[in-house]
Amino acid sequence: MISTDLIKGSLKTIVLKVLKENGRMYGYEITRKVEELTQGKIRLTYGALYPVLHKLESEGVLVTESENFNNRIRIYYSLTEKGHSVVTEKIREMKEFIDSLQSIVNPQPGLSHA
Amino acid sequence: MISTDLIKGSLKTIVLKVLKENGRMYGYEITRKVEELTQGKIRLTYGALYPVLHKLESEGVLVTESENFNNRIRIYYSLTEKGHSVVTEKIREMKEFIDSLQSIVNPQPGLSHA
DNA sequence: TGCAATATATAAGTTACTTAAATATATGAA
DNA sequence: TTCATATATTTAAGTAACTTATATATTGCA
Repeated sequence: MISTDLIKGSLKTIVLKVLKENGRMYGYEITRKVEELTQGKIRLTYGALYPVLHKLESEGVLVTESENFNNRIRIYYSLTEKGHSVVTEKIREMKEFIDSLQSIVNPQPGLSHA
Repeated sequence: MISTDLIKGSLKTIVLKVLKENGRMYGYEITRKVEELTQGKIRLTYGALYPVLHKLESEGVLVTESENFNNRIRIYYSLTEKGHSVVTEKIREMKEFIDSLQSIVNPQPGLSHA
């Protein structure tokens, strides 16, 4: 498991990216998907996930649809048009972040023409 | 520039890794080095850096030596023995983190034998 | 009947930061 | 000479993104 400190700032981007790839998802499903993609290394807590989803909804980044499945409520989230452009920007930034971390943990001394 | 939220949890690891690579460094020099390595994308603020350095020192991860340079005080930090093993672990974790982020932003659908 | 998995919600607490302000010297430009 | 910029460190006060804990409810398996 990766320490939560490291993951902290990335939660929103992770959620949005997974939603972009998979279309309509409910909260529980999102945590599952993230665990699957990261081989269990990233586990979103519900105390973090749901408030983030609510906030993104109130910002107009996500919309919800409630459905009934097996007598359980499921709240499906999907990106709005605004959401799509937000994700695009967030992912661009995250790639830049990953590159930056790479250049710190794997510095390339011979790379002078960068 | 990368949003500070994203960088937040990585500060300690970044500082320690840069110190590991460069041996003895003073605070200001560390921020310079990180900017250089990341082409200006990651800028450590002093309000974050110095408290972290002090904390790492109090934890026995770093030791300091004060020197006078051009009538200015410079406080050099270097890793203790404990520090070296802390960095090793932190870097291992950060690589895992980077891999996890990669598998989210660049999912590889055909990679079933992972 | 009792536990694990499924599914969402939220209040209270923590902490790692940001922002801002303080201090001091050297250097180059106007 | 005076102003801005770069160098160099310190710390107080505030924020917000989380964690932890708790609550609720159904399904299915042993």
